[in-house]
Amino acid sequence: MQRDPPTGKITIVDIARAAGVSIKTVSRVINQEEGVGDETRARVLEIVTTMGYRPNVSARSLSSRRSYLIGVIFMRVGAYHYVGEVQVGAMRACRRAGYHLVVEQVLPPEAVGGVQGFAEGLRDARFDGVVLTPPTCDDPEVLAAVETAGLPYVRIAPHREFERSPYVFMDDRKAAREQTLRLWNMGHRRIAFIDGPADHGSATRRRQGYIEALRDRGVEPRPEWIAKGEFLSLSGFDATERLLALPERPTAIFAANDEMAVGALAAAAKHGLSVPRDLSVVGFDDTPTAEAAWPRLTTVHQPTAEMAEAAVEMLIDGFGDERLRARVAARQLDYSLVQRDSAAPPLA
Amino acid sequence: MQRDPPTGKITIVDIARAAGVSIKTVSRVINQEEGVGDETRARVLEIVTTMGYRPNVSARSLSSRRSYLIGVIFMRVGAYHYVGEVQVGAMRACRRAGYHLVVEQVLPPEAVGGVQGFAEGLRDARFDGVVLTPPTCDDPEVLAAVETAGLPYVRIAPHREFERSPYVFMDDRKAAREQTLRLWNMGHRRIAFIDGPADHGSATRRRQGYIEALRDRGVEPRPEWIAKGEFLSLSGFDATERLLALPERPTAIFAANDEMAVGALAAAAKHGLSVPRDLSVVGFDDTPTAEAAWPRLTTVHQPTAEMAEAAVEMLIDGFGDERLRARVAARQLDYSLVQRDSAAPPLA
DNA sequence: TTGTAAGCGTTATCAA
DNA sequence: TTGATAACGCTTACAA
Repeated sequence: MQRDPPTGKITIVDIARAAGVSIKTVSRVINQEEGVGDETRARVLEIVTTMGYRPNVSARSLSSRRSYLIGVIFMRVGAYHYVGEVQVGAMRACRRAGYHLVVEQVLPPEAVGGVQGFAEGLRDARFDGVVLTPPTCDDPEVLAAVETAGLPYVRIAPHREFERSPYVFMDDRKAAREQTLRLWNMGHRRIAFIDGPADHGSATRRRQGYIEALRDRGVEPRPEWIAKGEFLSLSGFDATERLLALPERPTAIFAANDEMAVGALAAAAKHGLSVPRDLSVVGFDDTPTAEAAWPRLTTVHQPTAEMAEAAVEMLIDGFGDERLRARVAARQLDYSLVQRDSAAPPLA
Repeated sequence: MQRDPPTGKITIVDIARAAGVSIKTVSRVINQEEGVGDETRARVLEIVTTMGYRPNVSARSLSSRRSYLIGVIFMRVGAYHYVGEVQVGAMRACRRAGYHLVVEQVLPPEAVGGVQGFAEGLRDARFDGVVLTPPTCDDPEVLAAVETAGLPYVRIAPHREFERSPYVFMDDRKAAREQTLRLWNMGHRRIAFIDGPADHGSATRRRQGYIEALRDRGVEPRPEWIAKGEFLSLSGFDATERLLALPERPTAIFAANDEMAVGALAAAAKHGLSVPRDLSVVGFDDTPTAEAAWPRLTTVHQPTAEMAEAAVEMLIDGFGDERLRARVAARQLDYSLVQRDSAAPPLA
């Protein structure tokens, strides 16, 4: 059943006239406010549908001070699979609530007018609220800009100042611990770890989980088992070369992210080691890389989209209620272990 | 030099009062309209800066019917590196012109209310225009929805109906031709091609370029040298296994995208072939995958961000000028060959 | 339960 | 070159 093609010029006045009520009543119905007779409501709703009326967002924004726009702030939009996942989740939540998602980028510090330009954009964009992704969620200048603009915000996976705003997170440490124990339970005893950048909170937490797991099993992880990495595949390659050169070669390598795990895979191939037969390699994040790698990577799934979805939900829920805004809330989401083909019991 | 912290409540009226002019004059200055005395203009501008005035976008939209919002439409936001690149470029152009970028997703056909939900979102969002990315740029329903909404739009890399709207593109065929010739000039004579999905226009064009190059050199490409692929790494792996099983094994493989090239790399490793010594592998697109692969992939750089940037520019330029909107324009961008480590002259 | 009137902060119209 | 004043389409007091 097709409705009439919308002319695009129907306003609240037209609806009011057609329904024989005041525009305020129509407004009440549109906004699902209380205090409208059932019969009136039904009649108005019917006419709204028939005439294909859609409220004018600009007019609504002007008088209500709401833009129905939510911003997601990234540092490097081009670099990460992460960005796509965040947007998918955020858009789901936005769509449900009638909001739209605006992508905003804080240019990295090396760019001219980075935070400055961002702050200006923030001011005209009239967001109802913003979601901050790592690493912007821990950038003092960005936080200051957002707070100065008086915008409600929710952070995704922040590393610091947890009391400063609502946020969503997952337990990286516990996940890394389980990932390590999985290798242990397969029979691995020489398990190496490829670390991420020092300033990266999640890398730190993952390392802690790795160490914790080994200690739990009564093993003090040797310093040479923890190889420095930079979250890039090449650094995973190099780290693996160093690990494979150790007198007591590890039988399993746990890379702090999938990309480095792929580098480890390449290094193994170079040394003629078949994965997982001669060496087990596991990653973290469950990016498409993990599925695309050969062999497919055993890893930990980080619920990125769901975290973003939750962040937007928290934001929108907070709009109505001033008290919510004051109270710092945190929402934790669950990871899950993903079993693929790159890990197996050691040979010997 | 710090300016006063903006109170966030300064309106055009405040500026007019402070400058001793009417609000219309201020409006003229803000919008860079003609017909304002130099002196007046300077005074107003000065006060605008001093007081840190920013026009209210909602009010402006309401009266001018412009939202300063541009939508980018994707089908699968999560899946492609492509999405990030498009956004980077689109944001650059938006920022320059004072626009903001809204991400919109057409849910794939299998999802309930896919195009329907999209069309509704389109109506309230009040975009000034939208950019359509593949494959939405060739989806009849999406095109119909956008046109029904009366929105100006520019398509990126469409496959069909080139007269239907302005678009930006690059010459996939010529690029593939050059990529093939590069292998040829290294000395390769048995060059195989891993094809993409049949309905994917760029895959088709790349295959054509491959065929063309060989014919140029007087070689009729054998059917068994063209292996079916799906643009996914696994399909690249499988295709390569089939190619390596041929009686006359190819010395070089040209995959229609980087992801399949990575699959080819894996298959080579499985068969104990060292790349590029025993086998050359080249890709297409220059995604991060290409840089992350081992060895790093020789490929073709597709200027995705620049294409999106151009698309947004075309859109914005068209706003002012009705004639521009009527005229179908196309803008071509250049690819470039990227030389990395996965291709070398054949051994024999 | 419903309605009237006054904004919201711009741009557009038309006159000076 | 400038300026009153009326839209723009809605929400929010405040009444009834």
